[in-house]
Amino acid sequence: MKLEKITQTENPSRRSYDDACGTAHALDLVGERWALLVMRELMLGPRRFGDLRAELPGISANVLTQRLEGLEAMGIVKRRKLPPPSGVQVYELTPWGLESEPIFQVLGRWAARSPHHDPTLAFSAASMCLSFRTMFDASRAKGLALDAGFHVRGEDYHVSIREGVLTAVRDPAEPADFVLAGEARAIAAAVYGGVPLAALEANGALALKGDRTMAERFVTLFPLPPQVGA
Amino acid sequence: MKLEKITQTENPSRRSYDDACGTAHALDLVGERWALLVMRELMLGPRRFGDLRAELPGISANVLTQRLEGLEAMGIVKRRKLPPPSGVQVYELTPWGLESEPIFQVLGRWAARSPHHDPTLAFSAASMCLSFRTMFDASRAKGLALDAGFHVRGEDYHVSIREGVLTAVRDPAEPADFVLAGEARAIAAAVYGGVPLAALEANGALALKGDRTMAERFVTLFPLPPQVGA
DNA sequence: CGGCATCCGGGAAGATACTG
DNA sequence: CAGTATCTTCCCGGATGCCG
Repeated sequence: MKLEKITQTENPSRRSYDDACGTAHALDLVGERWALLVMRELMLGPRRFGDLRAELPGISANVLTQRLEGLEAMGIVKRRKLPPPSGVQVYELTPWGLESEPIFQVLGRWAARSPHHDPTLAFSAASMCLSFRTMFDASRAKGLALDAGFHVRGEDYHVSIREGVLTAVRDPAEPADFVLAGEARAIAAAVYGGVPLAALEANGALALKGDRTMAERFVTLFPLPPQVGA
Repeated sequence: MKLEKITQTENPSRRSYDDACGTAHALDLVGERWALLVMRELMLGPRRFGDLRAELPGISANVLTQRLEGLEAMGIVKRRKLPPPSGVQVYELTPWGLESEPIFQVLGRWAARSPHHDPTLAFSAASMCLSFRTMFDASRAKGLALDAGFHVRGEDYHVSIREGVLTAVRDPAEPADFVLAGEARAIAAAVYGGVPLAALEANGALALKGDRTMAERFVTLFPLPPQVGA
């Protein structure tokens, strides 16, 4: 029973750029701190509040609440209650919210050339899958059919390559040619950092099961653009 | 005399997401308020401090100073002093900064479908030109060769269409088939709002010189995507 | 424990006045 | 014209606590 609820949703004082430009309006929608990263974590499917908190290092609970409320008010995110008995509440992107994926692609591609990029920082599994979608070079996968499994922090991800098309999804522990288990940043070290899989296995960062040849082929499919001034 | 100057520029405490994800790093680079809009105004070429201030309704001088400093530190913007006698200082994008154009394209395209978009707000001439680049539908311009001039707030813009390719630049008052003079939002009303040119001329919002048939063809070349829920 | 409200400190943004 | 100085306001981040 909310009395005196300050409905900030209907309060027009939200800082707006008041600009008809599409970019400006996009920033009104998703320009607040953390907003795009929350959406990133939802790109692979519904997530719970606690999942989001765990995957977004540094966000505080109240800010996450505010972002989810704001994104829901904008029609980008929808909250849904799973049917009993689980009954848990999850947040998911609306169809229009899902259409934001190109934003992540171009931001990622552009920022990858930054001279200030530090690839050794934390890396969520969703980021990893989206980066695969972004950086995949179909010309390197001619005639390749491959199913990769990743086990990161208790969850399974599946990446499949068929006829030059890559798809990445969460959860369905489908059969895979190989499975890599470990932190996303270790997988990234192999794919983007050129660190040999054997080295990452040797120091315990990764565990590989299955077809090693396929795994070593996989990590060559995602070339990074050259950094500026390099 | 400033004693105790807090040199925030060399202070690494700048809020960062500390995330290896490309999107997160992009937000570290250009996620601060106004940053992308400053870049937008620079996409068509160098601008002076005062130009930027005038074209960004609502930005305050100190924030603009901070953004320009930050973008320069990141290698996105460069300040340059024009040779005497003008000797004025201008800001321009670096080559890498120019490569950010796809960001504006996808943000604009995605936000154009927003149910909250209000196209009657202010609209800078740079936004207009970028929106032409973004929304241009080459399939509607088959076999069309066209040169359009726009006169907005004392400056000239030139849009040319050749063999399905649109280019938009500032300043070079090149020969054009027609010239539209008025506020950018009035031009947008014709191109995106479907308002007849004659109506905008009648109420004084626009003045048309030159080939009217070409102008009326031009405004049909930029279809908007359907809004969500419509 | 998940979701959310509240309080507080620090810092970024907004507005205005001021200077070379 | 091109910023700087200063003050206020608001947002963000962290901690705590309530409630189902």
